[in-house]
Amino acid sequence: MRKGMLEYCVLLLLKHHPSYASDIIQQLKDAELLVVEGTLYPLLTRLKNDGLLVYQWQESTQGPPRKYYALSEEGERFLEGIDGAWNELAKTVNYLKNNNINNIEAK
Amino acid sequence: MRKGMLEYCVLLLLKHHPSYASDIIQQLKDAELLVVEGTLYPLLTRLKNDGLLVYQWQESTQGPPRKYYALSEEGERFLEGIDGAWNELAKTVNYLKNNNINNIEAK
DNA sequence: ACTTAGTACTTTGCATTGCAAGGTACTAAT
DNA sequence: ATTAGTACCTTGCAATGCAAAGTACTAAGT
Repeated sequence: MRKGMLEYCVLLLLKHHPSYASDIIQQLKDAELLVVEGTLYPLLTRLKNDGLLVYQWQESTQGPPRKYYALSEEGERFLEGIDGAWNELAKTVNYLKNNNINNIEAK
Repeated sequence: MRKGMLEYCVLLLLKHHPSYASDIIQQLKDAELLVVEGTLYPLLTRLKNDGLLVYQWQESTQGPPRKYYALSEEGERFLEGIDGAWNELAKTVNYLKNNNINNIEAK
């Protein structure tokens, strides 16, 4: 079910808060959405190749340098589009649920 | 984005309203969710093989007979589980959105 | 100096899902 | 008999999620 939602969630996260991969995983975990490295890294690379994200290497006080990702302008526009799609989807699900309720009442 | 959501939507549709494939496609279209045959038929077959759906042939006044699908008991229990997952997901998205708003305010 | 542990990034191969395209079969109307 | 309409099904490809294994840098202990 979460398929395809990760992209949306990651873009939401990055919108006002540039982060690196391990940090993103932790934040999504806090939001009760489990993601693993093998899923996230290819996703970030794809979004970058599509021009939706940009990144910047940044040194860390402990450990190797980190790749901080942020939304590009195109990424922000794209996110607005997904926001619309998400609202449509939520509306559709509610419509189907209510439809069922109506069917019960109609019996 | 709709990936994985179709299963949920189809189960919702069938919960109180047994339907055949072409009818399901039309209903989802009315709910503004486009699905095509090549997607739906394999999905229905899979759900049936998983024991979530049952079907029944029914003659049509015009055209070939139709396969009316309905939820099995296991399917109903399964749907309740997805309902929970959907609520979690919606909650997560809202959480991420609000998080961003808070970040703006914090600036 | 060498090893170990911790952090972070990356790649490979597989399973699942969505879809375009093409195919089969039954009925009704011309 | 042919055509149009409806309905079901299959095949092959692309995209996505994930487990697992691999690379590389830093810091701490020996």
